[in-house]
Amino acid sequence: MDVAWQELMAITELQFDAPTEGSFEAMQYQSMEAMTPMEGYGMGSSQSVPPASGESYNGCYHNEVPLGHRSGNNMDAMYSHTETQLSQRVLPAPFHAQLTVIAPGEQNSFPGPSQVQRGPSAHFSQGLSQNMLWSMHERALHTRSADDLESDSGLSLGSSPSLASPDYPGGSSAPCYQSADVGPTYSDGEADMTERVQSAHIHYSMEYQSQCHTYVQSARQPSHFSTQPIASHTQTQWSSKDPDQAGAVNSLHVDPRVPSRGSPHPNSFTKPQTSMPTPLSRDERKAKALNIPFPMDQIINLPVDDFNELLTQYTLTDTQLALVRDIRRRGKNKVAAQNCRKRKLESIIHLEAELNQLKTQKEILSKQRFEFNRSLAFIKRRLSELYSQVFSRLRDEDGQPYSVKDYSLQQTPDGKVYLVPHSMKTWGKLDTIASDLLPDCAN
DNA sequence: GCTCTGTGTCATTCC
DNA sequence: TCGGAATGACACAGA
Repeated sequence: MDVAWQELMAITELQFDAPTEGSFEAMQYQSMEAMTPMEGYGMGSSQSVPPASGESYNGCYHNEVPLGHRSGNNMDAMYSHTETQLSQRVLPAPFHAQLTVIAPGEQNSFPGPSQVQRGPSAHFSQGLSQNMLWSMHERALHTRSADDLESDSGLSLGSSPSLASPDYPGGSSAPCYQSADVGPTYSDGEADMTERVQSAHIHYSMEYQSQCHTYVQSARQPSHFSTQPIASHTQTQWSSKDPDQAGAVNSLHVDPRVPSRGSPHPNSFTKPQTSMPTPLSRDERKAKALNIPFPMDQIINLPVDDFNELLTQYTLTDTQLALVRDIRRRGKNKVAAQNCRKRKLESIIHLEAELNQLKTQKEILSKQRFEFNRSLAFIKRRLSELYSQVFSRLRDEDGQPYSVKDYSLQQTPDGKVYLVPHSMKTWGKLDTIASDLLPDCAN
């Protein structure tokens, strides 16, 4: 009897500490949350503005520790509510509970239960609830307009309306290097093209890491349009890759091998290692055609003040000025587009990794929930058995046993235990708690 | 011939 | 107001 009573009263502590299943879970999840901090997985925290240049997302994304490492140790503790330990829990050594039988008329003397403390509901990040779909290569189905055809030649449509189109003096005349005129592409061999592509990728990566913003820097780095240091332009104003190309400048010859737009331009990125002729870019050809007296490198990479100063050193026509500014704008925008695409790819990679981590975390939490539910079911079953055992040994003054249907055992915060008749409606809350914990006995 | 990918360019917005 | 960065959208070439 004493042992059974001690077991029972040890469990009845749950009536005040964790009265309901929901609270029990909430409490456990609260613990979990403390043990496995989310470390700012939310979109807001991870979408910091990336650095303007150079470093990618190092400062934007937190150091991500695999969930298994973050919560693995704690998981053992969380799963430790096995039956063995639970049995130890329901059998505390010191026990000072005092049983008092209360008559139905004594309800006013019964102290009220302490406020049930409910932990905050577990709150988990929704993660990637919204699909982030980037239509990077969305195909347009509409018919190309006349403007499209014009823009296909590469000229600015709106940035410099009055001065643009130095290649279209008449406004609508077709450029001499539009796509239709592009002949059988490059004469370089396939091996050379492969080499260019590879070096282009290398340069692409380096480009993103360090953008050149100064003229000095631009002189050190290969530019998009010129493959030679700035100093070389003192002799050859243009970034011709070989004497043949330079000769083509004076004759205003347009190299038909160069695609007008969109195709990966070998000399847009790479510095040719061979003596094979490299086709000029469209802007280079245009600049040559208009006898722009300074190289592409300077046009694109000079700081604005130096660039404006450079313009003052020459007397340029409006057409030349418009072309130079368009070249500068296009050159900078090309680099910006490359960086933008790289950031977009990095963002996709990070989001995919984050999604995988959230899936892993969801699996872990599901397992924990299953374990908690199993532990709770065991506690309920054990309490029900002890409850019945205690009632079977209780006798009233007439020697008759108390009915579980009419009475319930309640413990107050001060440790006293009362045999409470169900008819006492003021204790309805306690009855509800008891019935929740003792579904078998309450019925 | 179609699809996908990479790239350049334009338009627009924001700083 | 200007310059430039950032980015969506589009066209194009090549695989």
